Order: sequence, then C-alpha cells, then structure tokens
Amino acid sequence: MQVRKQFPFATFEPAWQQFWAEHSTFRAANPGEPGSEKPKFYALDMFPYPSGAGLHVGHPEGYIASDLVSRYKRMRGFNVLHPMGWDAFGLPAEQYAVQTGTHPRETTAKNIANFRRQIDAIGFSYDWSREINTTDPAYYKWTQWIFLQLYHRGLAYVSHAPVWYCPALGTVLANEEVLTTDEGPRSERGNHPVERRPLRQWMLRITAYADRLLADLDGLDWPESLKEMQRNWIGRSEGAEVDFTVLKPVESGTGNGEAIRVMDDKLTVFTTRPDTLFGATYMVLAPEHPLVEKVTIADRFAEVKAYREAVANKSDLERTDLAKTKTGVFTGGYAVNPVNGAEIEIWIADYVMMGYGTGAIMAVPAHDERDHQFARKYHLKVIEVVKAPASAGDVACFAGNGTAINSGFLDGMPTPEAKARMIDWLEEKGVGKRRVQYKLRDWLFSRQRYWGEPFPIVWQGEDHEPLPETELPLLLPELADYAPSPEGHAPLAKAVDWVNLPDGRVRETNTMPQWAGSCWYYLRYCDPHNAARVIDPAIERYWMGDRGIDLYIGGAEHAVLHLLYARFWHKVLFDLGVVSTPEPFHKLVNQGMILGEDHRKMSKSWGNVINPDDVIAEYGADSLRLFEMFMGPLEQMKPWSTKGIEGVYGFLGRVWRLVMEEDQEGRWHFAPAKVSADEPAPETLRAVHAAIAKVTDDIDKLKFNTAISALMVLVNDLTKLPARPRAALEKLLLLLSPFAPHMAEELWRVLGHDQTIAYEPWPEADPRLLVQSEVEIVFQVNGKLRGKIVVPADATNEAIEAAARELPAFAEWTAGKTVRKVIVVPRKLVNFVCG
RNA sequence: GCCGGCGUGGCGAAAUGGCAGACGCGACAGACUCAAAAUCUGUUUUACGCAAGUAAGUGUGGGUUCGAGUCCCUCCGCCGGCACCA
Repeated sequence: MQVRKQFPFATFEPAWQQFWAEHSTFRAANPGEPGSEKPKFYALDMFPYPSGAGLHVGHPEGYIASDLVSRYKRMRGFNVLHPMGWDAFGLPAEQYAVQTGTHPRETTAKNIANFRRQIDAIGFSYDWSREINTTDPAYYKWTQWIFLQLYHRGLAYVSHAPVWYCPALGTVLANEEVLTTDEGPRSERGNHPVERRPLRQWMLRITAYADRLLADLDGLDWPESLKEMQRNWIGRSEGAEVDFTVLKPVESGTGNGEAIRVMDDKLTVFTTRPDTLFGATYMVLAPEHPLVEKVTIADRFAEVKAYREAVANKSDLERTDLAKTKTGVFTGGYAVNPVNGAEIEIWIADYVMMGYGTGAIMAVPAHDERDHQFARKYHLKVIEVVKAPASAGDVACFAGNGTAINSGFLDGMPTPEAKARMIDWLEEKGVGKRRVQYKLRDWLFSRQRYWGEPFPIVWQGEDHEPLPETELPLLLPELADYAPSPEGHAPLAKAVDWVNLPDGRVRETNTMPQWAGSCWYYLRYCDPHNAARVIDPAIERYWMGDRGIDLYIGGAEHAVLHLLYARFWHKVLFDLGVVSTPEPFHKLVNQGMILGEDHRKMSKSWGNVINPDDVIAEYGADSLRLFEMFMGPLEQMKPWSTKGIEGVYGFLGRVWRLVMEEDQEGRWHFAPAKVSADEPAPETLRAVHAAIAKVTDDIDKLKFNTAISALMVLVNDLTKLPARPRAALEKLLLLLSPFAPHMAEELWRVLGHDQTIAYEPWPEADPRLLVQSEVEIVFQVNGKLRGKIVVPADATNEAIEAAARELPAFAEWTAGKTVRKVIVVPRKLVNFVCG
C-alpha cells in the first residue's frame, strides 16, 4: 500500500542532488582559483572502509553533522573543503578473495559503488572532484614515498623480536590490534586466537616522538577523555635508572657462608621511586631477562629452568591475571644495593615484564603492592622507608607520598624532595641517572597480506635498501591465489617473477597495515591530483595552515590507533618541511553510536539494523538528516526511533505546507495566498530573530538538537499566522538549509529564487529586535517561587523590589516574619529572605 | 583495581548557580468529517483537590549558597578505556 507522502521528497531530493552534481556546486577552490580569497574551513569525516554490508544509519551520523557545519560555513563566507574518500585496503576483501578467487580490486570497486550510491542519496555537499582511494596506485605511490622518508630518517627498522601472529588471519598484528579477553589474547578483527612468534618485521620508531605526541595534546580541542586515553597510551613516567652490582656465590650447595665473587655485570633497574632505594630488599628479573642464566647458581639451575619454561608456555592473559597469586624462583644470585651496600637476593618472577623498563626491578615490599604480596608469600624482608601522613590511615602497604625514614641522608625529606635528592646522589656516584620511561612501544608496521601497500624495499641477503623514488609506485603484482602460507609467508612471496629481481635481489613481501593509507589522507584531499609531489606547499599552507583541520568528526574507536599514528606521521612530515603545522587535527569530535530501536547495538544478529535506504524511501533524506541530528547530543549514544523520525518528517511537512497546497489530484502547488508581502508583525519579527540567534549559536557549538528545536518553535509560530510574511519564510529557509538542504532549495526556488541557496548569506540576528521592553520576574520568599511580576526590562533593583512588595502574595507569605535580606537579580528574580 | 564519562517525566531529551521538564514522541480532549485517516487547536512530572492552589520532585546520603539538575564530598548503578607499566 502506498502511504500518502506529506511532501514529494522522492521527486525533488534526487533532482537537487543531480543539480548540485551537474553544477559542481560544492567544488572547493584551491589557491589561485576564484573563491580562494575567502577564509578556508576544512571539515573532515573519517573516511570509511567500504564493506560489503553497506551503511546502516549509524554510519552517516558524523557525516551529517560535518555536512551541516560545511553548509553553514559556506553561507558564512568560507571556502569549505569537505571531501570524502575510501580507506579501501583491508582484510575483508582479501578474505573474500581467498575464498572465491575474486580480485580484491573488483570487490572493493563494487563496494565503493554501493557506498557511493548510499552516501549520495543523503545529499551531502562533498567535493567529489577530490575523491581519493587508498588502493589507487596514484595514491599509494605517496604512501610509499612517506615510508621512504621515514626509512631515510632512521624511523623504519627491521626487528626479529617475537610478534603477535594470528593463524586464522594469517598475519602478524600490532600490539594495539590484540585484545586481552577471557579466552586469552585475541585479534581485534575477527576475535581469533593469536600467539607470539619470532618473525622478521618492519617497525616504525614512534617512540622517538613520544614526548612530542604527549606534549602537543595540550593545545588540541579534543574531548578531554580522548586526550587522556592517548596520554595513558603513551604512558610517560619519570624516575631513575639504578645500577646494582651482581654477586654470585661460588658453587657449593652447602648453604650460606661460601665465598662470593663479584661479576662484571651490572643489573640496571628502572624505578619511579628512587627515594625508596633504602627499602629495596630483593630484586626481580623478568624470566626472559638475559642475565638470568648468568646469575643463577648450579643448585638453582633446574628450578629456574623449569620456571622459565612454565612461563614461556603461559598465555599473556594467564600471566597478567591480577587475581592469581604471584609466583617466582630464587636464582641463588645476589646484588649489591648501591646506596647501603646491602646484599639482596635476585629472584625471577613473571610479574616483571621484559617489555617495560629494563625488565628488572628493585623490590620495595614496604611501599609497592605487588612487591608486598610477593614478599609475604616468600617471606622476604620488608623495610619501611616512607612514613605515611596521618591522613593515609592504617594501611599494610603505603604507596603514596610521605616522609623518608630509615633512609640515611634522605631522612625527614618529603617524597618529591627525596626522589630528587636520591637521583642527584646516584648521578654523583655514577651508579644511576634520571630517566623518563614510556609505555608506548614502536609500531609494528608490516603485515603478511596481499591487499596492502607493498614496501618499496629490496633485500640482498640480510641487507635491505630502499627503492629510488623514481620507481614509485611499486605496484602490487597479480596473483592467482591470495592465501598466506601456513608458515606465515606473505602471499606476495608467491609472485615469483615480481619478488626476484634480475640482479639476484629480492623484494620485501610484506605489505603495510591498513593504518598507513589513513595516516595522511587528509593531506591528499587538498591536492588530490598532484603527480609530482605529495602535496603542493602553497596548497598545504592554505588548507592546513594555522590550525590544520578545523573540524574532524569520527568514531571514538579510533581514539588511540588512527589518531596517534596520523599525528606521528604528521610530525615527521612537519620535520621534513612538507607540512606547516605540528598537529593535523585541531578540533575533533566523536559522534556517539546509534543503537537499535531495542536499545541494543545495531547488528545483524539482533535483527535491529536500520538501513538508510529504507528510511530515505519512506521519509526522504532530509528527514533522515534532521532526525539523526535531533535525536540528542552528537557525542551521545542514543537509540533509533521510528516514531521519532515520523516526528521530524511531520515537522518538514509543516514547513512544506507553510507555502504549498495540494490539489484534488494530489499534486502540490505554490499557494500565493499563504504568503504575504507585508512586513512581519513585531512579534513575528522577534520570533524570527530569536530563531536566528539560537540556531546560529547552537550550530557553532555543534548543538544541533536544540537548533532544530528552535526551528520547530519558529515553524509553530508561523503556522498560526493566516499568511506568512515572505521575509520571515525566507529567513526560515536559510536557517533550515544546512539541516534539510533539499527542501530548502525546493522552497527557495518556489519563492522565486533562481540561484542555489547554498551560498546565500547566513542571516544575522538583530539584537535590537531581541530586547524585550518588559520582562517577567520571579518573586520568591526564602527561595521558593511565590509569584511573578512584570517590570520594564531596565527596571532598577529598587523598582523591582518595590513592585514585588505590592503583590498580595508578598503580604501573604511574609506575614508575621521579618525581611532580613532582599536579593535582586535584574531581569531574573527577586528573593525575600525572611525569618 | 586504576583513569574518564554519564544517571532528569511513560520514551528521546532541554535547562550561563536563578520559574526543572524547552522541542519531539506517546497519551488524552476538542475542531474538521457520515466515519476514519490526515490536518489544526489544546492538555499532559507526581500526590491531594471540583477549583484556586498546596506539597513533593533531577540515582543515594551529606555539604556550600538567599537559591543547586548545575559546585564540593560519600556511596550505588550504567557506559568507555587501561590493566602486575615497577
């Protein structure tokens, strides 16, 4: 059954989309082109991976928001860069290729076409002449070029350290792509089990930028929670390295009292609490620590070996399970505490990780919860060296700041001072130094996949060398079979002719991870067709100068990975002089997830997925846009509601009928009788200007839901008028146009305009029309509302108080009481405090 | 465990320390209609009351203030992140 439509969106929405495309309405002007004299505004969406499933209504939420801002900024006189593209390398297309033999290029092209169709139907104002695709050789040529710059700067290197390998996906994964789950470590993509394997890998030295990545967060207009996540991920700690001399008893097996010999080796630890060095009563090495074999005595060797083997077979989850009791083994070796010469035992335990600090710790069981647990279990000595402040209460193990005790020259010092003093002492004696430690690790940058950027690297034996830039792009070879080998050899190894060069050298067969293409795509949009350079400097300065991208909207799932990697590459490019700002994304907003109507996450398995195609067929693109912005704050998670979209659809119908009427045959026509040429009445004028002020202010703050509610208030007011002044209607359409651009364009034309509304100047609210001559003031007694009075807007405090005293309610509520104090807030309230 | 964020009607939500619940949905009533739908106009936090009105009310308990949804502290719940990081 065909439901009667409130307005013919199915006709005019596609027509306007076609109009915009044919007229290149949203083409942004590069420097030198007409329009580039305007100030720029760069509004960026996180570009999608074009999956086979297509879009659901959650995907375009951020796109609608950025589109709205883009349209608004154009009307405010900005030259707006609002582009879209495809993050099209990735695993699903490759897995499909493994199963079916379809080249990922074909799958990707098909998916992009579907995404493009869906996106176009929503009426976005993208400049499609700047469309990019990370799998296009003309694009990945420059991804490879940036890799070469990293390589030349010593920021790309080869590692043989154990890495996460996923047998199901047939590839290695970065630390960040591995999740700790109840079933053990799993791949973020697909939730497959992963394991450690020693494989030759490319790493990027992101740790060299740790300090700058941390420090520059401060100046960014990002959600504070997201900045905090990056800070935690980078994980900066200040402390000291301390060198311990290693002792080893001469083998005897008879117990104590045997001769000892001093070994050459130093055992270096990292600690954030050098002030507790006097309380270090034992040391712990990670089981994998290279010194373990040297410090272990013969008597202990079997036990140590068994422990190390047991640990090696543990998954990381078992190892990091906080609930389990700590285990460890004494090596038989000793170390000398440099500060007091005490000989302390060296243990190994899996609560110390090889990957952080030096893989060894000095244990201070009195003031570290973990050391405390361990010491209690193995009956190790505990020496208290920090006196807790009285406010700390009675705790078994005090880990906070206090006053140094039992610590020789530190005694009596507060913790921060004691830390500094100890570091000075260590540096004087040459047995330690100040050190800053980061949790951030280098970025594992190679994957054993087909559908990614090939590395522009060739090997000669164990030596690698870069391809010359003139040989870029290095194209992906064609393959008959895309599956990786079970041993972890990349699919590219099968392209024998491609891999083996005539001179005996061989190509790198790994490819880059999906993050590579998205690390710099925002730059390419500025100058998408430049064959000679990654980006033209003048164009870069125009679009990226000053603050970089003015507004970046995308999902919070990219809080640490994409956003950290892209910042890293950007800083490298900044150091190379390719870009002119140290940070790419000035303002960042995370749109909240849209849940299903049942308040659960939209997913096929719940059967609650809403497809935008269906919504558009039923209510039109403007309704979809308007509703997604009306549901609630952009950043907030919120459920879809069919009734809700009917509400905004009804609102658009009301707008339509302000000027249109339907004839007997169901055709809509302009209704001249509904529009008056008269000047708006003062109250109408005030309503219009109040809406202008509210909508403008709200868009600036990205508070689209309240902006829409202001538009609804205005439309409700105009609906009540027998005929609507043309001037008021035109202002309404201008305000509506970023939200519901199709209807705004259509009615703008109906009202006789022959140019697109997209570049009409945004209306200005006249403050003189907003001031009211009289205001209603709240009358309170003891803070409780007891009445209202109307006074001139400029009434003095005295006049307001006097007016309030005239009220019958005043006598009633103050009877038998004394007025002790009167508080007047001009234009707001008057409050009598009585007792 | 640690670090963020959030708790407001039947529902989605508003509210520079100053009238809690704008706007929308739903519900109820009226107009139009033979009738319905659609549309238009009202009402709609709860309790008591015919009403005027009064009282209570923003997760819990306290505090600051003339005045707290908003600021501070305690606890509870939900969401996100990190997780033996020395």
